[in-house]
Amino acid sequence: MVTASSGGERGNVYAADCPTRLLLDRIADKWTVLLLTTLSDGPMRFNALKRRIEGVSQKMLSQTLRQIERDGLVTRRVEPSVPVSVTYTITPLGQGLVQALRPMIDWAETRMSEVAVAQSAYDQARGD
Amino acid sequence: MVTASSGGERGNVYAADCPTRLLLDRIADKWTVLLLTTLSDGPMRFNALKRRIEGVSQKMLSQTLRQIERDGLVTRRVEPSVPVSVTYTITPLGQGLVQALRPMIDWAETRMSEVAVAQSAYDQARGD
DNA sequence: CCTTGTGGTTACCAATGGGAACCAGGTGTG
DNA sequence: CACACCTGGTTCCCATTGGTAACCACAAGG
Repeated sequence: MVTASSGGERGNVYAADCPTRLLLDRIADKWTVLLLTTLSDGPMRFNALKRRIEGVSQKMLSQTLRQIERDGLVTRRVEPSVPVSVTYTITPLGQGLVQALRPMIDWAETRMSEVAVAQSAYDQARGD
Repeated sequence: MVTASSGGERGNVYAADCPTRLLLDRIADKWTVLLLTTLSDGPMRFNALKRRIEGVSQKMLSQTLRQIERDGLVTRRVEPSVPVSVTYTITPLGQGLVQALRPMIDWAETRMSEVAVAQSAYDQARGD
């Protein structure tokens, strides 16, 4: 019995072995979300991404980029210039995902203050 | 210079200290997403959630539930029945977030096969 | 000659998450 | 009566994950 609230059967995302869930585990990730939204503004190079997204380590950056490249969400283009230049470009598939992520980001931006209020109330009630 | 691709200024989610980003880091989390979508189908008790969401540990379940309770996304109701019964119910704020998460989940379900194809191609190309 | 910048990889360490034990108390079972 | 089991957790310990920093090769610039 799945009883989805809207739109009927959605596939069993709750099964640990469900491929959709495995995919969801990966895209519901902060670095993935930040990288994809950044790249949706246009192609960018490795160090540019590193500078743009504060707090991302080189390790997680290359790791996450390789992951989303494997998933077909971005392409990696190496230009054998003076110092080798690597450019990452979002794919149409990746753009589609970004569109699907927008509501979540918009929600975070607009409802953030309500969440902050709830947090204060919670902390007040417990800290008392 | 933010140059968002659609809709103008979105707030600087890229700054590490930006409250929106801190919130995004938290909601772009697999257990949070699975918990909220599950609870959007109706109130549920602790162990029911544990049984429903395969692979979640008791620790992460209670931890994530407390987190989203603090964020005002769910409410926790303790009924002092025979063995104490704890029911978690999604709030209107939480329902709003679930609505915002639907596109992402729908994307994962519909585009999953394309991602699988991309992965195979990537592995082929590298595994030679 | 030494630093800077390119795009990483690797080694080491801190923090996070999973597994299992434990808790408290009532209930069913032998 | 004793023992295990259900409720919803918490805590301990260990494995995995992620962050920090060093190192790589090579070329430009001071």
